[in-house]
This record gives sequence, C-alpha cells and structure tokens, in this order.
Amino acid sequence: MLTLKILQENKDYVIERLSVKNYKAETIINQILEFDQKRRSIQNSMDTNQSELNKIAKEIGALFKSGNTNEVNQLKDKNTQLKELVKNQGEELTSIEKQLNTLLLQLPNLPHTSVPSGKGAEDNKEIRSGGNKPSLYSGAVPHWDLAKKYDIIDFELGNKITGSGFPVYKGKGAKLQRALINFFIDEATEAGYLEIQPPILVNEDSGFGTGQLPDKEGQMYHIGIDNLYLIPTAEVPVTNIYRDVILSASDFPIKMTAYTPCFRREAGSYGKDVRGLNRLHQFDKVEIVQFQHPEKSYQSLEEMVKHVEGLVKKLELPYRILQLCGGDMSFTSALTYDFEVYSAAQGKWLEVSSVSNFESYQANRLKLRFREEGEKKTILAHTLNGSALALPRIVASLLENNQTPEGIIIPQVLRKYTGFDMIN
RNA sequence: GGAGAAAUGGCCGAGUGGUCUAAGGCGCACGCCUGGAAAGUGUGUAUGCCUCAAAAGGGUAUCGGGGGUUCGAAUCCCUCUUUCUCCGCCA
Repeated sequence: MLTLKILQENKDYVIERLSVKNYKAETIINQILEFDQKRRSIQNSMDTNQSELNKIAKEIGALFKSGNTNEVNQLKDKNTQLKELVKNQGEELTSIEKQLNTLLLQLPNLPHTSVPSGKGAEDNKEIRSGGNKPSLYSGAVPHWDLAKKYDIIDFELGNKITGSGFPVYKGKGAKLQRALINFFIDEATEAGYLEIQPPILVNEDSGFGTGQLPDKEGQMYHIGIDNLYLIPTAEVPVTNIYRDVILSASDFPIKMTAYTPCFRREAGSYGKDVRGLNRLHQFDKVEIVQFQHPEKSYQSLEEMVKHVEGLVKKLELPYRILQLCGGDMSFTSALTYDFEVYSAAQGKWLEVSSVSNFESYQANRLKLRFREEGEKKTILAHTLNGSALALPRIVASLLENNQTPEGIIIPQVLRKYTGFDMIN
C-alpha cells in the first residue's frame, strides 16, 4: 500500500498518477488525511494521559514504602479515572486506524511515469518481438487435439477426478512438464537466483502481505477449516519469507526462484479462451523474485526481462514483449511487462509471463525495510517478480508450433531434460 | 492425538508484582592503547507511533500473539500459536 507520508506530502502527484490507472483518488485521499489528522491528535492526547498514569503509579509505589496510605487512595481514584479515559481513547484510536487502513488499502500502486494511459489490453505498448511465426503444414491442429492424438494430456480425465481446469499429464506429456520445470530452474539458478521450495498453502498474513487479500479473495481457493489459501503464484510464499525483515543495503539484490503449482479459481472467466491449456485452475510455474535498493530496482526489472526473453528465445518460440498500459496493470504494480508467445494453430498470442516492479508498495505491506550503511533510519525496499515461466501456454505453443506430420519436435535445449526429441 | 516443559533484545541468558529506565555475557560499531594487529579498555548498540521545520531531545507502546486481574505486570490469570521431551499413530 502507499505510505501515508506520500499522501501527506504529495497529494496532487498521487491523484495525477492514479488517474493513469483510471482511478479517481481525490475523495478517498481527503478522507484518509482527515482520519490521519484525528488519529494523531488522539494518539497525542492518549500518550499524555498514559504518561500521567504511569507517573502516578510510581508515586503510589513510593508512598507504600513510606507508609503514607491515606494519600494512596486518592491517587488510586485518580488513576482509575485516567485509566478509563485512556481505554476509551485507545478504542477510538483502534477504530480510526482500522478505517484509515481500509481506505489506504483501496488505493492502487502509482504507475511509473513511463506507463502509457489506456483502458485495457488494446492500449498496451509493444516493446519488441522476436522469433518467427512458423508456417504449419496443412493438417495442423490446436494443442487440445494434439494432446488427444498423442495421449499426453487428458482433460476429460482431470474433469472426472477433480473438475474442469485440472488436466492430467501422461507419459511424454508428464515428462515434458518435468523437463520444462528443471530447465527453468536451472536457468534461474545459473542467473544467481536461490532455489526455494516454499509451502503452497499460505495464511492470511501472507496473502495480505503480497496484496492478494483483502481484495482478490475470490480468486484463491480457501481451506476454511484451517483458514489457509492455496497459492495463486509462488510470489506469495517466497516474497513473504522477508515479511517484517530489516535488511542492510549490502544485502541487495536478493534473488530467489521457486517452482510451485499455482491455483486459481478464475471466477467469472467462463467460456472465452479457456479451451485446452489456455486457462487452468491448477498449473505449474517457475517464478523469479528480487528485492532491490530503490535506486536499482529498474535495473533489476530490465535484467529480469532479459532473463525471461532468454528463455523464450532458447525455446525458439515467437514472442513479443508488451508494456502494460495503466488500465491493464495490476493493482499492486508500478510497471509491468507481459510476455506473449504465439500459438500458431490457434493463431493467438498467449500470455506466459508478467514481470513487474512493485517498488515499495508490497514492501510497505510486508514491512520489508533496509538500512543504508551506518544509517539509523529504515527505508522500504523495492520488490519485483516475474514468471520464468508459466508452463501450460508454453506447452500449448510448443505443441502447436512444432507439430509435423511425423510428430511434435522437442526444442534442442529441452532434449537433455526430456530424453526424447519427438512426441509421436 | 495424550502428558509435561518452555518462549525475554542480533545471539546466549538473568529476572516470580513497584528500585525493570530489562542484569550479565557474546556479537557488532566507534574511540583509546599499539609501529600495525590481537589482547586490554571506554562508549554506544531494537522497532512502531506521537511530538519537533529538521536533527537532537522528549512521550508512548512492545519481553511469542490476543485478552484479563491490579493504582502498577516480563512476572499473576485465561486463551491461542510455536518449540522441546516422553507416549501413541504415520509417509
């Protein structure tokens, strides 16, 4: 979430920036500042009263020692009154802080100055592209047909066991999954990311820390009996490793990678673009996460983009990189690049990665701070993450683009992981 | 799942109602000492919020989390969580 400080000091700037995300912030900011004013005045008065109360309690202690019990009763009465006052003020303060916090959580992150304004996906800006769209042979079919033909992914079976959106990978299909995961993790660790294997169930605090809660509650599977959530991305548990931590500037950059299954309810996205592997409730993904000094976070963002670009290049997939416009960006992001690969038989671009700099927005929720060498004051760190990569759509594109009458050709780079060079 | 014990600062660890403004040690930082270092020695060493133009300073809260008793709680009570020991079950 945004800091109170920036609202106090730069209200107009915040309003202007949030308009790029098509968010009208003025009313809510004014409310926040009003609550903040109240909060401070109550805190101030409460502290004074508490101070008085503490002082009197000490006097009573001293009087007991000297045996002056008459005065003690008077002081006790006074303190009982003070205590009541402090208690009421405390309740009022808690209530105001709660309201203030609720409002503060409604404000999205400020988009970076380079973010183009726009309504939705159609206003995203293509940064660059690479690879060549393949020319398919005349018998080419979409990946769901290929999956059936070679018996490598079974959607109906997943439907029987769990429900739609939970496919079963079989034989070479399963092996291909494992190959991609290992390839992605090896690439990330070679690039200096520490491999992490996190829990895939998280508690409320973690969901809150990375911004899934409270507003995106409906997108996560919730285990009611234990109040835990199935993670929608490894970003959640991995980023929360550093919740409530104070680093020193020399610790940067912190780089972590993790493979996890990801679970998304995808409420409200029935019908369109959900065929085959295009949109699933459970899928595999390797994520990269960085924590960085605010002055260097955009360097890290570029580095991460390069890393992801390297992956799609090595897989020989036609791709393009988009900078998201204000209207299409996520709530928590300051700048996001999306990677799309072309899936030839569908004739569609599929999003396979989203690389974002959250600046201090997540860090503020997480209380992830650092200190400059020799300084006392703590500063919020910057957090970044990106998919590197999400598997299903990569698989869709690989199957469709590499199909031949003889079978599906495995890209060179994956063969040492799969142990076979063709699915047939 | 059952029985018992425990949770204190970066770490170890003392502390069973007021002098805790948390002893002592280790670590770390800075100084003195030294040709330089070690040893020695001195000082400092948490976080949030409020106050202050800022810094300094001051106030306040925080001894696993939450609640309670009391004029006053690290200390007493309730509750939750976690860890350890023993038992049971189990990949």
